[in-house]
Amino acid sequence: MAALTRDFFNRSVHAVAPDLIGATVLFNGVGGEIVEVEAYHHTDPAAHSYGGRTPRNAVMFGPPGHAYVYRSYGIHWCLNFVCEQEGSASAVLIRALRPTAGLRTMRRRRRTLDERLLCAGPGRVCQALGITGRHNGLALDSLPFALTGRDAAPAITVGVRIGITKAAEQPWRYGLAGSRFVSKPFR
DNA sequence: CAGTGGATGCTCT
DNA sequence: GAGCATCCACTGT
Repeated sequence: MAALTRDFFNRSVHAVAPDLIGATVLFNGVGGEIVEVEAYHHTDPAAHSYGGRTPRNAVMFGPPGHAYVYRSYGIHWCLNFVCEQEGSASAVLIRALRPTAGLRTMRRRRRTLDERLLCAGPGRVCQALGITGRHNGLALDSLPFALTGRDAAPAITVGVRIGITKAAEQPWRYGLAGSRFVSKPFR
């Protein structure tokens, strides 16, 4: 398993997103296998970068291979991986993991024993891994992040994205086929 | 299981 | 002041 470098992310966000399914993300040694993501291109009305650069989305306009972390609904944090060349302002939202490392830590942070619910949803992923706005802009190829690619391409399911109103019909949600760790079933 | 509503804070028009 | 890339608890089947 090879570490994911900046080159991996310096491609179309619609190519990177499905390629992340089956990869592993660790944060301070805690994390698991990516089983669900969503792609957000800057030409997409649902993307935070759609309306242009602002203080919040500035990291999306920076180089690929960095973490864009934002607060959602005033309560939760959500983790994205910046893709494409600098200025493209595209990113992949990490929506769900199959927990593989640091289960005890995740259960403590999430106050749940149910393994299936530890990382099933973008807010839950950040809570379980201990990611907050302080980590916005961190590079993904160095600690505390550790990303490794999958060995072989798994079967991937595609669907519409969750919780958005603009461009809601676009099939830019990707999941590991048959995984019970996704945030919602794929139709 | 499906549907509803509350919590909560920040960003941008 | 509106609108969120959410989660949880609670209701009713």
